[in-house]
Amino acid sequence: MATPLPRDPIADARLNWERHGWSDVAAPMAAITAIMRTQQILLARIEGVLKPFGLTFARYELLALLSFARSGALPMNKASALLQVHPTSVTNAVDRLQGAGLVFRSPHPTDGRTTLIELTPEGRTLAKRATAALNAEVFAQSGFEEQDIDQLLRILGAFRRNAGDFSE
Amino acid sequence: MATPLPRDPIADARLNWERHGWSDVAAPMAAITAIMRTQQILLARIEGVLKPFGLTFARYELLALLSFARSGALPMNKASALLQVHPTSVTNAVDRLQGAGLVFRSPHPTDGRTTLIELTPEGRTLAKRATAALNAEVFAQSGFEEQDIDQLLRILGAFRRNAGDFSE
DNA sequence: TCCAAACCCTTGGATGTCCTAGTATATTGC
DNA sequence: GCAATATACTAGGACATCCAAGGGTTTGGA
Repeated sequence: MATPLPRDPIADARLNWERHGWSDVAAPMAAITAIMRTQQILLARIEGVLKPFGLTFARYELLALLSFARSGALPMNKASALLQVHPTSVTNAVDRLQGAGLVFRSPHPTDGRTTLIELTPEGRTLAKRATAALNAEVFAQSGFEEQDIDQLLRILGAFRRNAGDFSE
Repeated sequence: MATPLPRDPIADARLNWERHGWSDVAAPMAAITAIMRTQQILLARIEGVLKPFGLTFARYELLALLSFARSGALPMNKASALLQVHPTSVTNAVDRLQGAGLVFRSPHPTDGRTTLIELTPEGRTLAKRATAALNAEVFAQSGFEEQDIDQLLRILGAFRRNAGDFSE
């Protein structure tokens, strides 16, 4: 970030692939590498906006998910499935959010194995404020053209469905 | 990955955004979230292929970068800039690669501050084999249509240039 | 010439992700 | 009804990333 590089390292990698006789996979290699790098840039922006709220992206995602839950509570395994992360990652996030007084655990009324996560009033308020900040400072200035966003949604949506994310 | 979800959680998030009156940023929010999730899926595939070689993606990237360096050696700060990661991440990767006998450190001939990283013969061989595996098992079956790959390269390339990755 | 500022790498700490294993509770099949 | 299997959460460990700080080396201006 400090100083822009004189040349695009991903374009260079693609040239290297072609020089070595891997032209058939050079383009997908470059595209996949570009997705990796783009994710890194976006994550850094998001974390920068959330930092003043004492949140990381992982914690924000859980908070936001809870704020949209009809009942206001969600089983941990449900959160794990919806966020597409390992159950231990949810445990980790809940531990920290609970320590910050933003959520609390409660036993499931009928299934003794299951733990519900619920927002505290502070958690609900913070989720609202953090979302407003992300909307204004990241999503409203994404750096993508409007028609490119449609392309991304189409391409990545097909990819994710194909990868087994959802069956719909 | 276990079981596909009945509904696309990102499409649901988009609906939630629209319901709450944030329609103007719902699409970019969904696109950015999709990039995050796609990166996660791709990284998991890549790590899966590299695991038999005892490599992670971070270590592979460094190994591949070195294998394309003309002189076969690269200063650590250069590697950090090209890979777009923090210098401490390079230190970490070099420590582990060196422990595995794949690279070694050598002092810079004229600048006492700088450390050069060089491939060992084993490192060079492993880089070749790992690249062949990634080409065959990931890049050749990326899951993207050919014209979509062009779209991705165009859209993400513009985004990265705009984000200050490179000036070219 | 010489000292302050800039640069390079490493150490230590915080966070997040995954995996493996262990404990507790539910469900299933005989 | 009870044992075997499946499911839910958590503890511990391996990795990777970043930040802050520290020690050594170079550079540049007074």
